[in-house]
Amino acid sequence: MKTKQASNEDFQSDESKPYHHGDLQQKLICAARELLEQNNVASLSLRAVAKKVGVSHSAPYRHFKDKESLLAGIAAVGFNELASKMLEAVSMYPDDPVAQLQEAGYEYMKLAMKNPQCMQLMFGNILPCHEAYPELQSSGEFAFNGLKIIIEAGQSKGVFKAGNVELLALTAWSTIHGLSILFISGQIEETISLSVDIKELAFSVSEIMLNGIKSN
Amino acid sequence: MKTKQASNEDFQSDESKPYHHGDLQQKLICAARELLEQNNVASLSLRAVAKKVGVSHSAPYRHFKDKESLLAGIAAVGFNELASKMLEAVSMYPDDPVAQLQEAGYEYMKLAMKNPQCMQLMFGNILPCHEAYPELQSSGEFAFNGLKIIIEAGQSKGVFKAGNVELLALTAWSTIHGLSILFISGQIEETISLSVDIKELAFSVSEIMLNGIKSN
DNA sequence: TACTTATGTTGACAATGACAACATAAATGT
DNA sequence: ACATTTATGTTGTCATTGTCAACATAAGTA
Repeated sequence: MKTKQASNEDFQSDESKPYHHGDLQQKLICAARELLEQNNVASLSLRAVAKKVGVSHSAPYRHFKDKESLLAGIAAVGFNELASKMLEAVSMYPDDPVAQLQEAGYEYMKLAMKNPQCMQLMFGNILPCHEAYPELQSSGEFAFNGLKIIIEAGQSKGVFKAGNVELLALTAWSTIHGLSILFISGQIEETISLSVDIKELAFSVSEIMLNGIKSN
Repeated sequence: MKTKQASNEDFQSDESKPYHHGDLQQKLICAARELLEQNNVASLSLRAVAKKVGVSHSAPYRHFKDKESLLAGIAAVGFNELASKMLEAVSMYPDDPVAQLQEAGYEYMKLAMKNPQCMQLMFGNILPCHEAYPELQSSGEFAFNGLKIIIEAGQSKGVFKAGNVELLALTAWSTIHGLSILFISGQIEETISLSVDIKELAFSVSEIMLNGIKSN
């Protein structure tokens, strides 16, 4: 029932399913991310991911030790995207730490809104300890570093309070992260009657937070 | 090994297992909360809960439509506890909104640390829409109301900025909630090298946040 | 060409959520 | 007191799922 031709170096035609898949690892992560966002992490099944990619239900086990390991892969992608956004924000407003922080916060929130389930996976205690997944650890640190760079630059320029960098960065992170989580978990729509658009919300909260961080 | 007496109206002895359980609904929630904190929400099984309580694997279905419904019950308890802490903080420092907010934040964080998995359940998009669970909705609003009361009191006394109450309350909530989540998800230990004790951390972050909220 | 390794498949198993059929207890009406 | 109804609990069953073992096939290597 399959095609007949098999070219020389293009060692697989479109229709034929080669026994060995191109790079299944990446395709699995990619497919899993899509399925994840269609529901939630609880209802993501390894078998559904395999089916979506078009391999047998056991194929993923050649690339991931278990389900959790695949989830860790997804989370790592999420952390890397977060880190990218931080760096983008810095380069978008060079020499303006306040604008950098506002932009970073807004992007953080947009990313959370775009991939809410992934966000919950990253911060939802689904992966027991990040130490078991070194890539997770490093990508997480990478993201937080972007934030610290902004804070340090602001302190150097005298626009941010002097003092413990980690503490200021953590406060900023907490505020934006909390806002994002409250939003994607439906709290803001459901328990707060606050009908502003996202961008305005992000900037309003950021501004209050910034007032606590700015030097005066 | 147990006591032997069986009084008249105390219509069941210790050893005998009566067909009808005392109040299974509450016992199930209680047992589920314990099991939940021993691992995470993903690995909480309805059958394990039933076994812990000592009933058959199907008994829970007489009290909860499905597993999700039991989870909603647990989450509601969590929201109510949160609301209680808010009110306690208010009554602990009457006429001092700043101290109220600090105390509330600290208690919020302590509660999160004590029941991290429950917290993730409450805010982790495991329950699709809170609208399906009215008690969840109301208990969530109840908790947020406690916060708003503090903010409003502070505004009346002139210690907090005038303006949109919801926005200030949301900012405070976001900050403390974010800090709590970052902490219980292991980010602070793993990606930040910040070795302060919890109380100090909570108060430090709260103080920065308060600087953005206070009138000057 | 033969051997080894990487990758994918099929078949099995236990655990789980969910439901149906049945059992028993409590409540209610007469 | 008795019969009927309702609430509550049990046993048995099924489909789904994560995981593993045994096997199949492709690719790399000596």
